[in-house]
Amino acid sequence: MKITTKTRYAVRALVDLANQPESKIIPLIEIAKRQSVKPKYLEQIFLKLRQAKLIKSKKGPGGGYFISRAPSSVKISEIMKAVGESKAPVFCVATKKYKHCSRINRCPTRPYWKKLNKIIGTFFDTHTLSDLCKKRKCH
Amino acid sequence: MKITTKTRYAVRALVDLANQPESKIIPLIEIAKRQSVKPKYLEQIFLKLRQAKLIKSKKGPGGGYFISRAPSSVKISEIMKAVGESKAPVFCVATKKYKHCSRINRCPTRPYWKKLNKIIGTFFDTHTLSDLCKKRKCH
DNA sequence: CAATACCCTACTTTTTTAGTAGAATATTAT
DNA sequence: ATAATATTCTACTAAAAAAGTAGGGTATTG
Repeated sequence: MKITTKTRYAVRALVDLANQPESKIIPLIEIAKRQSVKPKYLEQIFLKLRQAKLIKSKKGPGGGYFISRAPSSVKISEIMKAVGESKAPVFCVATKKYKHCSRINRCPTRPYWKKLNKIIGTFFDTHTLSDLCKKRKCH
Repeated sequence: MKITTKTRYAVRALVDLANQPESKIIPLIEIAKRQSVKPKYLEQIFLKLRQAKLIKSKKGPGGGYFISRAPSSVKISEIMKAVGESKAPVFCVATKKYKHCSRINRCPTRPYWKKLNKIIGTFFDTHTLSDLCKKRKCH
């Protein structure tokens, strides 16, 4: 029942960006340093966050990244989706890439995992970036 | 966010046993067949379940396994603990084998994972084996 | 005493996660 | 222009965890 470092780092980095003054552009290297994450690894994560349009970037000197939407509108579930984390605790209750299981209709445990899946899904759907930076300035 | 097959198989096997007439002894091979789990792998799981006293065994011909407590008293969390599944979504919120993290007091995300951890923990703590076999005979 | 079925440890394979490497592209400032 | 900066993208490698195998041992029963 672990979430991956990709998700953890992504959330931390986005909170970091959300805590910056609005539209301030921060180079990746700075965030990597602050968050103690290897720059090259964070780069991969940022690529995905950008492709999911959660952040925007600017190249060249003085370039960097900045958050592209109001933190209060960015659900944690979106971040997880962006970095490819699957929230489902068991494959047979995942909506995406569902693999067929022949036991599906007689499996006594599936409804239980389904229930758990719903609880977890709701948790990630009902919290946003701004819930994670409430006690700070957060544009 | 996946739970391991060890936990899934363990829960399924225990539900299977719980659905048997009281104190009926079932050889592992039968459960393995019914649950489509490799016997040798299930054996490992049963070893742990027995060590955790969730099941009892009887050797020799006519031997096998049977559940040692009322299914309504067996929390899912106990099963997970028995097979070594960690429920914590992030290492820094696990009670056991906590690894120190230097960011602990200034990490904006930890309280969030902690909250998730609590929800998940409660989920597994408040359901028992009998919740998973309600619609059937379940001693 | 042979057959059955659990007991236990160690090992191997597979899959996933985590991390590295490097070359390309765009932008800014001089 | 061009040097410096910083993102873009793909591919590869290493480490860790999960899943599955193997095999010899022990107890019990008919």
